[in-house]
Amino acid sequence: MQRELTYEAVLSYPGHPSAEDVYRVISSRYSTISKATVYRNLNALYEEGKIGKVPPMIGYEAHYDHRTDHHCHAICTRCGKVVDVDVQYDSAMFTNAVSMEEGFMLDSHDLIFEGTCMECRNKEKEDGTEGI
Amino acid sequence: MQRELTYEAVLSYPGHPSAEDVYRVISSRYSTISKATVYRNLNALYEEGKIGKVPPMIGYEAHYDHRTDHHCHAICTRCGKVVDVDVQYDSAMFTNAVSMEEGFMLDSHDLIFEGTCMECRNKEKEDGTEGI
DNA sequence: TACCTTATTGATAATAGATATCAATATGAA
DNA sequence: TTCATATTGATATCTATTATCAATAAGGTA
Repeated sequence: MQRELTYEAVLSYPGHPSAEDVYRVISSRYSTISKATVYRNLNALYEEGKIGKVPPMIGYEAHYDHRTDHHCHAICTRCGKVVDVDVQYDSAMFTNAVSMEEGFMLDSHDLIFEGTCMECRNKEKEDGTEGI
Repeated sequence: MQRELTYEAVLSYPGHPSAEDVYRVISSRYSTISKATVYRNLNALYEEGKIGKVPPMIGYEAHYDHRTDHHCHAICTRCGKVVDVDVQYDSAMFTNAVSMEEGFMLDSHDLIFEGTCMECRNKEKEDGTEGI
């Protein structure tokens, strides 16, 4: 049941919720849910292929995604917010051109962009730290 | 002084050492070094641009790199080992083609490959788990 | 050299995010 | 209803890392 709530929360979340985000949403109307359950169910849903997971970078929380197709993300290095990126390329380009350690079997790749989102840029301007 | 030891350890390490790896190397001949010092100095060296850092994925330790130029890495999803990847592409291709949230300022990108290294593939074969 | 200021260090506590444990409860088929 | 299985909440634990802070080292200046 809480699994279903978790799934719905991800689907309806505008953007890329972290486990904490999902927990907050659910517990606002189902206050007895445990954080462990949210983590557990997010993992399960991801393993089942029902939700996506943003390639998770150290120093930021893991973020989930209602999209399950392979696409790219940009992460704001200031606040950790994740946004979708639309970029067309032929992924065969990589898998063919890749050379690396003998015997390494390639499964997938992730293309991740880093930068600063508008909110954080505005915040920095206000703080007068932009010229440093 | 320990800073210098840290630097040398990264330079001479075959591959992409984690903080733990570096600590192990140094403490083998300088047993009083503190782990905090290693973490601190790895960060400092990275900030100074003297060593590189592999785009760090959650669930694995951070890995450092004697190379400081922008290049790609593959990570073994079984054991966390990092290997260099040689792949030619025009990065302008991305920065130009990228469209995302209004106002997001792009700084950099990372192209990360995931797969299984030969060691881990062999280990799985031995365990008889390869056919699952 | 003695003095002072700043930087670095080691030991340790603390943190965040996530996972493991486990008894209690729910579910669902027979 | 009964039994087996799955899910849950509460909590302890984990791992990698950072923060704290007193002690020490380094380095410039007089």
